[in-house]
Parts: sequence; structure tokens; C-alpha cells
Amino acid sequence: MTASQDISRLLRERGARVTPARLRVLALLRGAERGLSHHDVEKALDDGTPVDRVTLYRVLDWLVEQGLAHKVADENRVFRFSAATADGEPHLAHAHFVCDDCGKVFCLQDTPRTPPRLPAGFASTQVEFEVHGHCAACNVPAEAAR
Amino acid sequence: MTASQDISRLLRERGARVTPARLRVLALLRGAERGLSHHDVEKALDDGTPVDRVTLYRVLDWLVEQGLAHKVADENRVFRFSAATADGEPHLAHAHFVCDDCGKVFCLQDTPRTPPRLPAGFASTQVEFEVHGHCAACNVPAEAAR
DNA sequence: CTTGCTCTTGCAATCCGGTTGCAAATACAA
DNA sequence: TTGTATTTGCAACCGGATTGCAAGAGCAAG
Repeated sequence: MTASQDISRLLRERGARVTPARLRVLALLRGAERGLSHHDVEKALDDGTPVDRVTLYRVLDWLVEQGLAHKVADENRVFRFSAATADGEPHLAHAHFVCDDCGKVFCLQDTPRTPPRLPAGFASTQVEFEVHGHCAACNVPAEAAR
Repeated sequence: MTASQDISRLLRERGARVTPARLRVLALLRGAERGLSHHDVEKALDDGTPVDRVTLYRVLDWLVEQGLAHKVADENRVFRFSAATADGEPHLAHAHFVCDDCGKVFCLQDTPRTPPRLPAGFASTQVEFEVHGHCAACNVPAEAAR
């Protein structure tokens, strides 16, 4: 069974209409390594039939409404969408490396999943672990300059 | 000594110009229970001499730059500002707790600093550890609702 | 297959928080 | 008091997100 058929069935099961936009967007989110912005999704889909900007916003919000995706504002105040896991929970430990030169974001695989110790009464829903610095590509010139 | 004189001295100590806008905004942030949006601050200051929209943005960003305030995008993708802890200085290596309900930012003191493992060639300059969730004050109603 | 209803899409206009360029005002050191 | 770099105010602008509405498409019924 293809991923598309899989998703198609998933949508149909909840009495929703199966449209190309929904299939393509959800498939994309499911295959993504990290949260995708509206712009990321638009770019990723523009090789085939392009999807209208507004439609894309609506599809993304619809997925969130259906519990199939999560919507989070990132540090630059743009929304990022990620596919929900089977149980509907967002993944808890999130480690990123942000290059301050080129702005690229890398996912760190070896997440040191440090359980945060919180004051009494506090509850955590998401942990962001973000390392800033210079990536391998941008770091070389800096080293040479020393 | 008044709070204003206190802040005035604080600014002067770091070689910064003391202006009414800076004094008023920082005093406001320090007295705030939760993170304030640009709009919140503007509204809170409009009884006296109104502060220009743009000036306000610039003052807020300047405070962040100086390490006197924190800036976080809330779940509705608007920035919220809160005063840094008294010493103001070291938010390089410690963790923050961001309450997704009230927007307040807490500094977590007891962070076990796990050195991040980076791919070869990568260099880190700053590590941000941000825990999202509900603070003690906001968590109570949620508990009661169960 | 065709019909008909409803949901979805596309387009244009709009909203809104935030930013930029530049000239006028002002803090503060000399 | 004066000189100068910093800060402020204004207007224009940016870009992500939203809204209104007419045209198009999914899908169940016949």
C-alpha cells in the first residue's frame, strides 16, 4: 500500500473529503524531519501542480483542527507545522542547531534528553533545545582567519 | 531610593543614555506579572506622554540586546517581553521556562548543562534551553478541571 | 453516467505585528 | 554653553496570515 493510499483512507475514515491538496500536504508533513513553515511547504510542492497560498493555509489549519498536525510559532514568529504522531502527542525533546551565519537549521540526532527539573506546580509540554553557532560550512573561513 | 532612580543608575552604569522611554518601559516590565506584548506596553503607557510605536519597538529590542529583558514569540506569534532577573547578566548558559498561558518567562537555575554533541566542524557559541508549559499559577485551574 | 448539494479552491483585498529610512530632537561630555 | 553621537518620531513598507466571495470539485443519490 502506498503512503498516498494510506493517507487517503485515513481522511476518508473521518468523513472528510479527499483532495489532492490534503493528500500532498499531509504526505509531505509526515515525511518531514522537522516542523515546516507555510513557505517550506509551498516550495516543496511547487514542482507539481502549484497549490494556492490561501488554500495551503486552509489545508494546514484543517489538518490541525483534525488533530493530524501540530501548529507552533517558532522563535521568528512564523508558524511551523508537523504531522501528529499516532497518539496525537507532539514529540517532547527537540534539538536544533542554528547556524548564525547562514541561518540554516540542523536537527541534532543525539538529543541529550535531559529531563528538566521544574519548580513545584510547573508542567512542561514541550522542550526546545537550541544550539547556536557556526555550521561546518561557515566555520571554515572563520578558522582560517585566526 | 525610588525604582526610577534605581533603573536610572542601572542604565548609566552600562554607559547607556537614560531616556524617559527606557525608564518607563523597564519599570513597567519589572512590575509586570507576565510577559507583555508591544501592544500591552503601549496601552499601559498611554496615560502619560504617549510613546511612539516604533520607539517602543526599538526600546524593547534594545533592552533585550542589553540583557535586561527577554523576548519570546507566544503561541499567537506575537512577541512578549519580560524583565530579566535582577543581576541582568548571564542568560548565556541557563534555561528558561516559558508559560504558554500567561507568557511569563522564568529562569531555571538548576539546569544540568549537558554539553551538546555536534557534528564535526560545527562550533557552538550559545545554547538555548527552553521549556514550554504551564507555570504553577496557571496550572492550578487545569488541575481543578480534571 | 448524470444530477445536485455541499465542501473546497483560487483570487483579490485586507489585516496586523513588526521593520526600515531619514530628518528632527535630545542626552550628556567637553 | 556648545558639539556630537544617540534616540526619537513619522511615514512608508514588509511579509505572514486571514477574510469574502464566486467558481470548481468531491461524492452520494438516482
